[in-house]
Amino acid sequence: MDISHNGLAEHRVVGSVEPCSHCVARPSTVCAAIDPADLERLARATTPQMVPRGQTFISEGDPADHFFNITSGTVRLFKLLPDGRRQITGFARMGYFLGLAVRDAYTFSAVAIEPVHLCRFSRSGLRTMLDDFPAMERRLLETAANELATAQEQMLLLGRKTARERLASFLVAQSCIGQHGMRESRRVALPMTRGDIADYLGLTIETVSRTFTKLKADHLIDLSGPHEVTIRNLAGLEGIAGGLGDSKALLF
Amino acid sequence: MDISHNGLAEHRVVGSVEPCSHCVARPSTVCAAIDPADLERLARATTPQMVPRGQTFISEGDPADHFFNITSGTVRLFKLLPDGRRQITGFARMGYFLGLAVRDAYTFSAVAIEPVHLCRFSRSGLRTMLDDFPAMERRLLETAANELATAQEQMLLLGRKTARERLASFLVAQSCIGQHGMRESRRVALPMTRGDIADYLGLTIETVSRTFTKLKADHLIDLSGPHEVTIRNLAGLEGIAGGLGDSKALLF
DNA sequence: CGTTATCTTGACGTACATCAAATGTCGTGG
DNA sequence: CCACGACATTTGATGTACGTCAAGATAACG
Repeated sequence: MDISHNGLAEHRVVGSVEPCSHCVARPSTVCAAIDPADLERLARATTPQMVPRGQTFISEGDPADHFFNITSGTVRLFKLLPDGRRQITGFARMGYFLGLAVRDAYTFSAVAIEPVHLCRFSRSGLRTMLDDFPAMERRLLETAANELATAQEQMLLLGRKTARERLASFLVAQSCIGQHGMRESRRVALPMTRGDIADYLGLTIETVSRTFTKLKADHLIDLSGPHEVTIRNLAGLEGIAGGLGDSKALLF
Repeated sequence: MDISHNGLAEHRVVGSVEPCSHCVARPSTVCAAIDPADLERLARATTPQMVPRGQTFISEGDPADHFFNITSGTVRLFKLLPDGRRQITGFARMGYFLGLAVRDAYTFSAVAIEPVHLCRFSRSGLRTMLDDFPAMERRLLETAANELATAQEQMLLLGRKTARERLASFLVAQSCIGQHGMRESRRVALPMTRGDIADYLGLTIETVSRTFTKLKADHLIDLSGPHEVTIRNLAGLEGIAGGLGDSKALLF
């Protein structure tokens, strides 16, 4: 599916062709490597776009003609087996560069789980930018290195951690996303469903749900609703996530 | 542990400071991006080194001062949990560039499982090379993208495949390493132990062993010894690896 | 505000882990 | 070269964490 011809809405910044200069996501993206003086160049290389909730905008196996920079919303990245088994490889948020794990064809699919705004690069346009701005290529390499370290951490989780450790790891990671201070008792938004969490952690919906319930019973978290968790004991969760067993020493 | 001060043997090419020009591994490494005219530069940036079987030359958590290019032998890359649970994230062979998944400290450990020859870069030396030779940085980014796609494939394996599918996937991947023609009935060397395979696939030694036995009983492979497998039915293995269930249609 | 999907909880099943012991492999030194 | 010992592998018996099936409760959306 070629995103540029499938009827997705394109939104333009009114009265300007330089959306990049006002982009709130820029500091946290690969675009931060571009000098402010060159932002017009950057703006010409990208097309801002809106993806409605539920829409697939990358399909595994399609020719990888475009790369994307998420500027708002959340994206589910996943791979499928022929019988429908699904592994979610990550959730992409503001600042995430989509298209690193690419060969000639996309090796994963991407669906917006919230309304998403993103900037689209053509493959050739990005290549030109990278050739003209080595700092951008350098930044992209750093990003890739980070992704890779994260992926290996996830392999440890999927291969060797218990359900409880997996969910604790997930919650700790999510709590680091919106760092609004307060090491204890912080609110974490979970835009994804239990099914998404299950497919990310290599579990089933039921096991995820039961494990949430147990973490709550252990006073490690509170569950306001299915999509909001309050962390009551971050240190305890971190201990479990790291595989220490839940040494009750850290619990209060 | 700083590899440059721990007594590892360093082997030098006799009568020459340009080992790179004769390096058999070069075409398959990131070094292939360097123009033959600049090989002397490359040679000065690297230190060839020998690592004996069983030796740890990267320890998770140590400052990431060096990067490595494997020129021969096999390396086990892994992460540990505090209680000793181990996840092997990959096996590095000739041509593998070690140090992509790095932050300030190494995020994994590396041990030679066979005698290994490698070329060591200092962090600063590599950075200088990458700045001077953009083609090398470009190549490294491609390598990282490939690694990432492989890592995500492994997440699918660890999160969603059965023991049988995991082992089939592993064997198919290994059979692609030494591509000496013949799509059917090819010999695959497995320098790693059953324990290594288990920790790579998120299983136990016993399950790996039992699954090998069953694949043999199903005439998909032959087991000459613990470290050599002959693939009797590659298409069948590939079907299983891909999650088709073993549709007996492909078996003969 | 009703319809539908998502989430929770319970009862039960199973693929793989654990525990245990026999067998095989390989490096080492006599 | 062969025999020993240490370790790796295989195989069997049993256990369990998590999956599957099922039903009710809650939340989301038009």
